[in-house]
Amino acid sequence: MRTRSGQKEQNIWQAAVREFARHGYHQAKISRIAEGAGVATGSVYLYFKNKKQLLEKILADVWQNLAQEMEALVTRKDLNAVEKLEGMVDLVIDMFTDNPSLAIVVVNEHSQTRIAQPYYERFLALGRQVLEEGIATGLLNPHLQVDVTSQFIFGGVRHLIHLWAQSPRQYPLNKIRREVKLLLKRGILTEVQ
Amino acid sequence: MRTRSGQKEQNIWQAAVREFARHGYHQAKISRIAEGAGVATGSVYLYFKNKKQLLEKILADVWQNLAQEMEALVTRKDLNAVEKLEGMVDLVIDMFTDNPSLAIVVVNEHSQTRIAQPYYERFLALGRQVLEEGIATGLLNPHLQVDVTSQFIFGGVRHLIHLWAQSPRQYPLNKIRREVKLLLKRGILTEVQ
Amino acid sequence: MRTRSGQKEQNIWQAAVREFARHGYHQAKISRIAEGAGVATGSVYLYFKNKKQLLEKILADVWQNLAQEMEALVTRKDLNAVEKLEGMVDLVIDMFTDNPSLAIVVVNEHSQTRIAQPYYERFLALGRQVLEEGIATGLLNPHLQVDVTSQFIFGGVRHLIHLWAQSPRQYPLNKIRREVKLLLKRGILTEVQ
Amino acid sequence: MRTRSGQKEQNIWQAAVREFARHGYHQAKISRIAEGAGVATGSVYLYFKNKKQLLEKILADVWQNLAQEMEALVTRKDLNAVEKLEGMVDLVIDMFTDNPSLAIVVVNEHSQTRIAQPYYERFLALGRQVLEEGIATGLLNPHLQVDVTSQFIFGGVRHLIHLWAQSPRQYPLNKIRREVKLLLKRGILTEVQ
DNA sequence: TATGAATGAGTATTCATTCAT
DNA sequence: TATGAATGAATACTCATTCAT
Repeated sequence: MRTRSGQKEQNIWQAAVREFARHGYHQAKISRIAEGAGVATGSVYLYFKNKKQLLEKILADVWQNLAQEMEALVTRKDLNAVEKLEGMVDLVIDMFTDNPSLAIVVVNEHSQTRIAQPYYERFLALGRQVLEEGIATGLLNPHLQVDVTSQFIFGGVRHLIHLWAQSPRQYPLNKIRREVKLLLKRGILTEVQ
Repeated sequence: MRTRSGQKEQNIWQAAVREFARHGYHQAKISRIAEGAGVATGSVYLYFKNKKQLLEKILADVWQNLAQEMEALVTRKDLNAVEKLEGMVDLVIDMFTDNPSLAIVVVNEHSQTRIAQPYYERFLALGRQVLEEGIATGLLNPHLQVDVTSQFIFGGVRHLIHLWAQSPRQYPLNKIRREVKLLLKRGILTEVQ
Repeated sequence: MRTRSGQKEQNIWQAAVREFARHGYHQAKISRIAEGAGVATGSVYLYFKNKKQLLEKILADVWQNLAQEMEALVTRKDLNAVEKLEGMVDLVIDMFTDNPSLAIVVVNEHSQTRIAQPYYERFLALGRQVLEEGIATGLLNPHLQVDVTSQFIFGGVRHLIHLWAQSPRQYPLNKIRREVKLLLKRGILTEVQ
Repeated sequence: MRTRSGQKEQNIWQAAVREFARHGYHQAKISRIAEGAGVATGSVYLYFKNKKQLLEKILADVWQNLAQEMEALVTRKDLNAVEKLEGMVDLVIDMFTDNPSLAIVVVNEHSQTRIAQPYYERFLALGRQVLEEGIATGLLNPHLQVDVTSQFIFGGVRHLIHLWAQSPRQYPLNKIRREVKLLLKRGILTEVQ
């Protein structure tokens, strides 16, 4: 008996990411995913219930991963809120650094992330939490609306990562990383008045 | 009396926006758009070449409109760069205020916008131009990377508008409007140093 | 605009009967039915919701037809119960005389006839009714269990028609017709004792 | 202790009968049969060439069994033709008495029985033989067409057994048994002329 | 023998687009 | 212009069968 292989599941996962990135969810073909993974079409269904669930698994994995690392970051005692926020930006950017296809999938198919997606919610909640912590400790502007602010930052970073995934030369990650941190902290105005 | 055909085209355009917003481009059905517009299925093809072009027309119209108003704003002599930036935020928000469906379509189907979309490019270029103007006049931080900065702001606003379109109560436009302007100018840090 | 044609629906109905008879419901292909009807595959779905409903329509039509003619027969005043029973046998046999394929479908796919099929139930009920009438008028053996008897006759006739449809030479309808009537009335024993 | 493999084959045979009865041949799944038999999917193929052959084996077993018992019955010297016919009815009914699933399979999948099925043919031939014997000995009506008559009886009994298998309460075997014998011998007319 | 993971052929159904009227 | 019936390409998913272990 051939034993069920975690490697095979990984191959399918990866091939699906590439296929979803290149063609989008609706134009993606299971047969092409299978081919990309080096398995037969039917084998995809041994590891994933159907096409939809395959996408959901990918998105869930990403958000779970991010939420987990965020959790660790947020609970650190040796960093203040601003440093944690910078760490969060780094986390998100690092997650996609060596998998541009994954970045494209996450951004483009984000609306498939059912709001119920608990890991995504957790991720957002941790962002708000750090903002609140910053306000409480006097580091951040107390007039900030934490929900709007966190979503604004999230949207901006998401968009930049998408641009990078499509044109890594034009939007290198380091430039993005630096610029986002600068904007976050100081805004766009001249520093000294 | 037969209605003028310009009216019929408008009806189809509007019905398509609603259909694309509700079901997304790939799940949208031409037959449902026709029904929503009160015309026969085949009639859609008298006004639009095909489904893809119908979406492209909608997106192009939006960007053309925005680019045009931006053009007028940017060339005003009575405003400085910061005031123009704030005006741009208002423009974008106002454009969608009374058509949440349109906001959803623009945000969700944005990746369908071939980069070639000239009006979209024009829109982005004007944003960069104002940033450069601000730097040149000493109002804005000279270390800003205008391309990254403008895209970051665009991404953030886009995301917030999407949230509003889905939960107008939770993310009211006025709150968004105020918060974005604040963040742009001052960042998140405590104002006094 | 091309107008929806009753003729086309008939062609599909007929082609489906042939296909179901030749290959059985589960092996029947919609594409072959369409080809047989001289229409495109998709057109089948303009007239019938799906494959299952196509079969159900055929069976319902047959039973409705039979039930209707049975109704007329049973209510005749000029025939006694035995003559009506003979008429029923004739009805069933005549229904299939010029459509052996239809006979095969009805017999083979009979289990698809959901018991709820009201026309089939009506058909059976009329059979029982005539038996009861015959008993009441003293023509038929009062010890008959009408439900078992009617089902027995129905099963026997059904089986013979199936044999005829597959080997018309070996089981000619006239022979079947004569023999069934004889058996019904007299049983198999020698007539005089 | 490993169970004897004959036992395993029997388990599969039985599980297949249940599966075919419940879902019909085409909807039956080998995997479900295997599960029902407590073996792995692949093991089914150690005992049976394929799905089709599994059904054929079941049907062949039934007919072989019946043919064999019929053979013994027909050659008895102590019974006349009518008694033998009654015995045949009993045989068929007894065969299914404690296995309604088997009855359903035999009835529903009967058309899968290629006419070539030798045991089935033998079964029919023995029926015809008894009828002829009855005619020769003056017990049965000499005008009977033995082939049509035997098939009529077979069809009627088959149908009644099917009804019993689905609704044992409504069509109890004893009632069926009694009624069929009565009808065979006397027909439906009032006994006295 | 026994397993159950792997294979891949096969098909109903949808719907954008066309076209006869 | 306007209609909506007709077209037919395109594809996710199932499951009988095989085969590596």
